[in-house]
Parts: sequence; structure tokens; C-alpha cells
Amino acid sequence: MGGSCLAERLSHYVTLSSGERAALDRLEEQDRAYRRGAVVISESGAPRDLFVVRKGWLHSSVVLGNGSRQIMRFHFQGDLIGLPLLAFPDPPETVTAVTDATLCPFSRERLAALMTEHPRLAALILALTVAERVSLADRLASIGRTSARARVSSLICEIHSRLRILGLAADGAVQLPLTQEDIGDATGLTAVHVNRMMRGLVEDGLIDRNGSHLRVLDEGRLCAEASFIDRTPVETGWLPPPR
Amino acid sequence: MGGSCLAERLSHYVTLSSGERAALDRLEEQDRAYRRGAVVISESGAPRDLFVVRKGWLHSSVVLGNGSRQIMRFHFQGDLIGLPLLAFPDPPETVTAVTDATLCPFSRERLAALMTEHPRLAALILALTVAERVSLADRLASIGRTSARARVSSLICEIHSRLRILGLAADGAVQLPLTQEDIGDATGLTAVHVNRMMRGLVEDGLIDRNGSHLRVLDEGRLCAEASFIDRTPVETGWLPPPR
DNA sequence: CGCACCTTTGAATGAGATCAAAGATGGTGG
DNA sequence: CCACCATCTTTGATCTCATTCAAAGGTGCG
Repeated sequence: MGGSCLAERLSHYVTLSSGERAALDRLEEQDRAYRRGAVVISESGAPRDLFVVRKGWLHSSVVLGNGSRQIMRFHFQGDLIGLPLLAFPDPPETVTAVTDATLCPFSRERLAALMTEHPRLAALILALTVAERVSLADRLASIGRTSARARVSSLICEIHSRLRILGLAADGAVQLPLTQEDIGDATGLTAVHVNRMMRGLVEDGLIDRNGSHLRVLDEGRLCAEASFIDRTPVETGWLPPPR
Repeated sequence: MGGSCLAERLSHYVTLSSGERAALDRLEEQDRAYRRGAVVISESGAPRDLFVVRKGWLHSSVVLGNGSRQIMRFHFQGDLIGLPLLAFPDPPETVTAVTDATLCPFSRERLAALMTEHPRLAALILALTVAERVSLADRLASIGRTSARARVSSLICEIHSRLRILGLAADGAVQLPLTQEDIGDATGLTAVHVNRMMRGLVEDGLIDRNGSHLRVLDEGRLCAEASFIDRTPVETGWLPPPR
């Protein structure tokens, strides 16, 4: 396969030393392909691995006692998934492939070894985890305290902003392989109401759609309506020296 | 002050080596007292330190453009706060003291040094951060996908469960220094509606209240209604050896 | 071509918000 | 020690945003 996915991800933030790069390469022996709709980590099954996303979209979700589903977060190229495995024996969330996806698995023992040998990478992974926590908090505020329209707008802003960083949002246009039901499960709304809200956003000239293609027309207004805050990139000034 | 707060916290999960304990003691030179209502970390001000809570209640919150507030999480004795500082230059959340509180500050550079010298502590701190992320996700599901009554129940279950671990919930009774407005801001409801829901829980014999005293009478039913999942303690099996 | 699944639209319902105001509580200063 | 004021809780009435229920178009895939 050639080269660690995690290395690729982390090198967005720091210039990896050759030692770090070698250690990261040793982490992964393989990659695995998943079909659209496949369950990568199930709330019921015992998980064994963490993953880095090489290709594709996924999401993590929880299904509640009443049968409804909450999507916590979408995962794109370079994202670390399965981190809860570090804290809990049983996975608290289900991870599902939204599109066909390729993942790079590695065990937590290997991660432990990596953190021991390369403290800077340990600190960086901690920073990335914290950043994801903050992003979840933003989502929480959006769902807890804003209107349906703002929630949908916020989700679009977040996805658009993250895909743009990956170079997947040429001129505001992104591929959005989600059903309105998915968007509802991510925003705490019903599919029917998501439909009405998106329709409204189109009418007001904020976005445009056809099929799974979505284009952000007026990012400023969209983000403002959503109270969306695009968090600036992760801080790296405090990290220990590389090894 | 004598002894690091963080050491106390981490020793809940692992038996600290003498080297680890010494390093943790070196982390903190002081502790700081805050008055009820004091803002410890402000969304606007530049923060300098992380903290461990020695004594008291705090919460982190965000104020949105429309003026409403979302409380993300309550922080009790032993909790790490200010972690977002590891990822972002400006604090994304405001941390406020709910009661008079004593905090132990330390800089992120010191944390970086600690992680370098003591990889097991680095891994443990990562695991704790992940656990907090999962807890936020649970809250997100509660707010996004359950009724007002279930949200209030869930918050009570969470607080009760966490305080019990700290030995602060004798026979289901906890001190709850929150206004109904606070509870509303944590659950995404209005204070008025929180009142009605709590009243209902009392009527149905699930809880009892007078003043700031709250007693959980039927934990099983309360948690069931709330779809509350008490996450079992943090995994430590995968951690690297101590140093 | 035909069957799933998804989107769209309409009408009725309902959970929670909003508005308003009356009690309760507690901290503060005289 | 008491009176007062601010804050918090409680309750009622009304309103509104989002849900629910239902059914008619689209779309793509096997």
C-alpha cells in the first residue's frame, strides 16, 4: 500500500522527522475496503482496531432506546476514527460508511508504542482529539440553541469548510452523498423538515442543489445565519520537540 | 498546597510510579481560588493555563450570536479544564465557576514536557479526553433526539452518576447549585419548561427536591426514561508501561 | 421495465417557547 | 434582627415551530 495514512494526516500540521515517519509507516500493515452502507464499528460488537480514513465518507452515530438515531460526526479523508476504543471496552458509537471507503487499521497497542517513542506525535494526536471535541461542542450548541434552518445551515457550513480544506470544494461545490434523513439525524430534525429548510435556503439564494451536488452560493450569509464558527487550524507551538 | 491535583485525578485509574508522581508534583506551583460566578476562561481573553479542579463546580459554555447560551459540560473535582487551549489559540468556550472553586493551573509547555517524559500519562490523558468526547456525544444524542423530560432526566442521571463516583451522592442525594435557567441552558430548554419537567419528575416519584438539594428516588426508571448510559470506567489495559 | 428509495408537498397535531405575573427565597445593609 | 430588593421558582394562557401523517412525484438501480 505504501506509506501510513496517519503520517499523511499528521504531516498537515507538522513536518515529520524521518524517525516519526518510519514509526508511522510501521503502524499499518494493510488497508481495508468497505462498501457504501457497511458498518465498520458496531455498538454491539467488540472492536479491535482504530482507523484512519484513506478514502470515502463515514459517520458515527448512536441509536437510542426509542429507535431514533443521532449522527455525531462525519468522517473524511485523514480523520481518525474509533478513538473511543481508547477509553471504553465496548464501542459507544456505530461507524458506518456513507460512500465506499478505504480505511487503514491499527491497534491501540501500536498506538501506545508510537506515543512512547514519539512524544510529539502523542501531543499532536491529543490536540486533534481536543479539536474534534470542540467541534462536537459547536454542534451541540447548534442543536440545543438554534432554529431548524440554522442547524441545517450550520451542518452545510461545517461540511463545506472541512471538504474545502481537503480540496474537495471547488468554487463552493461539494458532493453530498447524504439523504435528507441523514441530515435530519445529524441535526436533530425530521427528514420532512430538513426538506423544507433546504428548499428555503435555495429560494433565498444561499445554496443550490441538484441531486447529490450542492453548491454554497453565499457562504458569508449562510455561516452568519448558522452562527457557524470556522475554527482556525490546530495550534502546534506548544508541542515537544520531534524525536 | 502539597501534591498535584492531576496526580490525584490520574491515580484513580492507574497506580502512579514514583517518577510519575514526582513529575506531576512539579507541574503545579500553586492553586487559585475563584468566587461563585467568576469567569475562569473567557471566550474573548487570551488564556494561558490549563487547570485541574481541586474543589467546586464549574461549567463551560458558549454564547451564540442570538444571545442564547449552551452549557457544554459541568466540571467537578479532578476534572481537567481548558484542554481546547491545546488546539486553539483563542478559547472556544467560557469556563465559569458555579460555586466557589479552587483550581490548580499549569502551562501547556509543562504538559508537553510531562507527556515526553511519561508516555503512560500521555496515553492516559488522551483516554480521558476521549471519554469526555464520548460524554459530549451522549449529551448531543439526548438533546437532538429525546423529549424535554428525557433531557432533564438525562442531565440529572449524569450529574448524579458523576458525583456518586466522587462520594458526593450519599443515598441518591446531591447538592445541585444550579438555577433552572442553568439546567435549561444545559439541556436546550427554557427555564419555564425545565420547571414543568422537574415538577413532573417529582410528581411521578422519580426525584425529590427542596432548595438546592436533590435526591434521586428511582434511578432505574429515571435512567431508562432518559436513555442514559452510564459509561463504565476508562480502559487502561492498552497503556504503555510506566516510566 | 419495475421496484425501492428518496424527495416533495399539504394538512393536522402537538411539544415546547413565549409572555405575563404572582409567590418564594435568600442575601444585604440599615 | 428585620426589611428590602434581587433573583429564582411557579403557574397560567397563548402562540409557533417542528412533528406527524399521508400521499403524490422523481430517480436510479437491478
